[in-house]
Amino acid sequence: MTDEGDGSVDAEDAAAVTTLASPTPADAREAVAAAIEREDVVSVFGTCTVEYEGRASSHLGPGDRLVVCKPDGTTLVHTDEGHQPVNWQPPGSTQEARLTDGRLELHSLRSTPEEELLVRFAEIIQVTAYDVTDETELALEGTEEDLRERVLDNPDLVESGFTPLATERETPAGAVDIFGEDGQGRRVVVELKRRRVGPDAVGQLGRYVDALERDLHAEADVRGILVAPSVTDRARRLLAEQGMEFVALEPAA
Amino acid sequence: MTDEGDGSVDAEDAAAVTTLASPTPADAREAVAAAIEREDVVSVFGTCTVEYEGRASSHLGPGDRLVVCKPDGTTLVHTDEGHQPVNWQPPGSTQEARLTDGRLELHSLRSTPEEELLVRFAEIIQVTAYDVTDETELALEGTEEDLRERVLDNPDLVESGFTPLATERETPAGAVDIFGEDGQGRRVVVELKRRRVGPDAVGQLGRYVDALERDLHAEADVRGILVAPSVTDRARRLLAEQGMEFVALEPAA
DNA sequence: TTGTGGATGTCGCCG
DNA sequence: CGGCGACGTCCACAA
Repeated sequence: MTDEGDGSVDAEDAAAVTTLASPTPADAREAVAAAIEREDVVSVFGTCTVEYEGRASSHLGPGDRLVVCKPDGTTLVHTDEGHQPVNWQPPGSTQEARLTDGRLELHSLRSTPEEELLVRFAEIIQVTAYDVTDETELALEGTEEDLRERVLDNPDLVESGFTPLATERETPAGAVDIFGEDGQGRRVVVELKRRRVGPDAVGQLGRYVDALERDLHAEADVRGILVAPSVTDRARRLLAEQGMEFVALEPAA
Repeated sequence: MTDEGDGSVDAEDAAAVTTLASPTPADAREAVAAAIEREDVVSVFGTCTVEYEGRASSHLGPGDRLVVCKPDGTTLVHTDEGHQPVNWQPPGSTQEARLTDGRLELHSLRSTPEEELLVRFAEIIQVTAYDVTDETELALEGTEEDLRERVLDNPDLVESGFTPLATERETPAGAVDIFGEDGQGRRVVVELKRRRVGPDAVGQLGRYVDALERDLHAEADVRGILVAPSVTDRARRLLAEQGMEFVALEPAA
């Protein structure tokens, strides 16, 4: 069932996959170039060095890696460890398979910012190309959007008598998650976070409150409420210092 | 040079790679399980569904994808687009290759937080396993650390007469990048950023300045200087509002 | 193109 | 293990 070196295919839909085991650099270059042209996803196992130059720069000496090139311009270089690729190029980059000094090189360029990635293979273990098509969309739950819906469906979860008036209300400091008023008719700014919050979220909420107090040119005060599953000690202290509040709430019931 | 379906090997060092093209689910499970045991990196091209449950939860319908399992417990599910995997499990997770209702399932569990990933294959195009070993360390330049060194080597880049006294000086708000004094002997807090800064960095610097003024129980003021390649308009305005300053400096000369 | 904030962020450091 | 901040963060969305 395995394709021969020239990428010949058998019946059925095996036409979609191309595999080369221990190919010559020239054969590998040919196969990768054709696969990129065909808009396949390409994976290459082998020993390589990697150079990156752009916002930062890096050099990576010889080692075994898995390199993946996607038809959207993404390139990923993975070692045997870590969620993150050791080097990469984002979507929208150009991709080229070259033969330089008898070695396979995968070269990728992007602009804004100008960045360059060069993978040079000392040994090629295997090249695979496959026409990966995925129309399906990921259905993700438990996001900040879910938390917002939960609060809007049941505002009492924030505080008895709380009434949302607007979402994404604009202020000079940016858009407030939920703007509303409490049982006494005081203005309330609610900042939502889907997970445990630190000092950064307090700073954000504080900027919104200040901006709104300025915007409504200071007719009394604006309450700031941080809604999240939990809060760190320092963040809780910062909230208190600025006269703001915390309400514990999970993104999902 | 291509291995046969049972993973037999030929001479040379091709022993390291195993390839199965269009295997049965049972053969694929066997090969993946053996490869995980052997601590190989495994890649699987095929049509699959993915379920994730943990901090959030997600469902992904049938589609062609590339799944990578690493010996450190990482699992990545990549579609034909994007730098980010559509689903994943981080290093340290357990990995298991199962046969359920005649289908190949890759199941992964982690704890703290408890999270589960399940990839179920409707069709398996290709399974590859290879002993990826990479001793080499990535040499990265142009980081915040490089910017710090640049400032310490030449403090005048911040301001003529500036004298660094300490790095990572502790305050109740966290560690300050560089603490020092200016030509007039006033305390100076320097916050370093390797790239263009927004409002968050201003908040951070502001917290350090406030904390130090409290810490030194308010013997006059502490200057706050944000050092970065550039700054957004809003961040510059926030700096001005809080009486703080900006100095333009690149991480590398 | 730039600005702004979210993310199953991940990663490393340190208490 | 939690807190905290950096990251070549990536990413979607708005101006």
